[in-house]
Amino acid sequence: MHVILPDGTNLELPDGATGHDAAAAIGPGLAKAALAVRVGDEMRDLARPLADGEQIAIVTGKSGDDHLYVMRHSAAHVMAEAVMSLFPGTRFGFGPPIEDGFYYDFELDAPITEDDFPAIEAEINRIAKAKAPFERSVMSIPDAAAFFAERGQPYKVDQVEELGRQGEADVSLYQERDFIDLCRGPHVHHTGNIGKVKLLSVAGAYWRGSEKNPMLTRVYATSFPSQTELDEYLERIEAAKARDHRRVGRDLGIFYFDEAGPGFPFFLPKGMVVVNEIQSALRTELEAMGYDEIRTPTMLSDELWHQSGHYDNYADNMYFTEVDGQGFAVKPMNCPGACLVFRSTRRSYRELPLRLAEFGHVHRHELSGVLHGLFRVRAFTQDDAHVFCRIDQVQSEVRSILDLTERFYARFGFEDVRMYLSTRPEKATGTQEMWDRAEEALRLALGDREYGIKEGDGAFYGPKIDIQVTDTMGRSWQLGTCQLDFYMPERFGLTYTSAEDTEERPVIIHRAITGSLERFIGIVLEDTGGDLPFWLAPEQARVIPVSDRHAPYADEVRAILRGDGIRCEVDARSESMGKRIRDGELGKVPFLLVVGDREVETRTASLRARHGDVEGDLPLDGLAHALRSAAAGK
RNA sequence: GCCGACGUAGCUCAGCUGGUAGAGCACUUCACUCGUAAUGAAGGGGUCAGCGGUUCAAAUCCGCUCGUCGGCUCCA
Repeated sequence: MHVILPDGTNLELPDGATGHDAAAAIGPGLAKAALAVRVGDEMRDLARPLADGEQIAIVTGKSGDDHLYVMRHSAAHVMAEAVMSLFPGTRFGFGPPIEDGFYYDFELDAPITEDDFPAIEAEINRIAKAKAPFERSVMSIPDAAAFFAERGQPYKVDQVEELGRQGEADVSLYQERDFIDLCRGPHVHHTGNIGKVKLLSVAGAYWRGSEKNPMLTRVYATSFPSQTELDEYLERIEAAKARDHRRVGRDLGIFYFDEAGPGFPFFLPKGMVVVNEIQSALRTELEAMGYDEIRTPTMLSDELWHQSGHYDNYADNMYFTEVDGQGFAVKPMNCPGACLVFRSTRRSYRELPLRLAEFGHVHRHELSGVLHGLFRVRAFTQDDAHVFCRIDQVQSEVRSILDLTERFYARFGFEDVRMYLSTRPEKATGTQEMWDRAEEALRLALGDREYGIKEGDGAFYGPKIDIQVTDTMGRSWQLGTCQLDFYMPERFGLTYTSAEDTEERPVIIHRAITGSLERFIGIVLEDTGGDLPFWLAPEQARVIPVSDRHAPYADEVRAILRGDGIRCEVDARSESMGKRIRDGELGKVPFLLVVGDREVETRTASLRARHGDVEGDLPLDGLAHALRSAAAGK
């Protein structure tokens, strides 16, 4: 047989050869340094046999991310050993490496807290110093189950049995010193090679992620090959905290939360500027694309929600009230309202596609534990639209929606856009033929774009396209969505009159570009760290008079800029200039305009751009235009 | 909702093993009138999240509730 090496060459090996054999075949130095073998995307132990034609890469201490993965996996074992020796009787769950670190789930008799971290870290370091080898062994499923049962490890037994159900005959175990754990590997050679370990936090996590199972204590930690890399990582975490949108939003006066309304954001005057600018940018696009804007009521009778199916499927997330003996529900979605608008008059095929947009403020009762700044709230504004059309119109409608979406994201500098097509799930409404046509239409609408496919991930009422962006910090966010719906038109009995004078059923395209304005603003705040682009900045320019006697001139500059549509303030406080410059910088104002004797004399203003140096004097004539050009050049 | 931690002035935080509150920033006032990231001084501001308990005495110890944070889960 042969395997394929990273450089594309083939390596001939005897049948049944393992990762060890492959490394040895390449060279004795590599065989010694080898920790694991990566087969495709899967990390494997060197002892496992390879199969013919597999693409492999030998992982050593110099393999970057692959090495980190193996090293952190081993660190997780050492952390578990440390916990075992400090807290005897602990039951162990899973302990995998994750992005940027690793965790291990424990069930303890007494809760573990961050106060215990120093002791655990000390124990880890002690074990690391011992440089104890990781030794692999193999047991049959029944033997392993009995082995862990005897050692009082019910979760390990559960996992062994699960592996048995998945058809495994044997399981592998790894032992370092007295600690032995069920594990598929791979691991570093000995406990001295786990890098510099730092425990980060504790959290609860259900066994196997199901709330029906017991809650285990999850300890998050990370490790890096060197102290320097660990320190750099910890600094990065600190830097990320500084751009947390909850902090930025408060510091800049964008929004806040009050105990009176947990999960319900208050937008402050400056935040409202941002909201309105985003909405007006969207409205400009919608107008050009032939949308009509509507507004539907926040509360509607509960009969409507029975008809829409929300009562049966979504009631846990809804707010209800009763007035005059009539039950009402606060809308968690805008679709039913839009359907009523469609149904409010007879519709002709000539009106299709009928595009109804709505900035719909919806309420959803999310669990208290999931609230998170603007990212996860209980009331938010969807930039929603419902396009009522014939199925043969879907392709062109969706295409223009996707174009619009990309165009709109570009305004915020989100250039890395990814799309995913979700296809028919097992439980689905509508005929197979309808689904086939709809999925085909979406594929054609996606056109030449690269896109991923999520097989069976569509809603029960239709296939969809999800749109993700990646921000400057490399995090990806799901924003837009474009979903077909065969179900609502059915539930609401929507029809239009065709050219042949028959009553036909339209399909609905639900679409959102930002998803939620609130969440979108949170993302933009984190992406920019508060340095909002000029067009979005609540305060676009601030005039700073050098001394009191320049204040009237500063007022004049402000009046001129405001007259030209620039949001401008004056800071004439009796503070030092340095102080007011500093406040302007901390306030993230894009342009500071200093005016003193010289500027009054020459009818100019001295420009200082955000986080920059003095850029020179600008004449008052055409100042607004000059600022806009300067902003566009950045 | 569940697990864990936390809740002291608008913000960031001190307040040791119980003896009825403090700093910096912010705010107000006064002085200074300043040339590109912090001028100085004075002052106002807290029922220590809320309720209940233990105690001669509670910010401090205990219980409950609410909220926040980190996760689980779910999602936009």
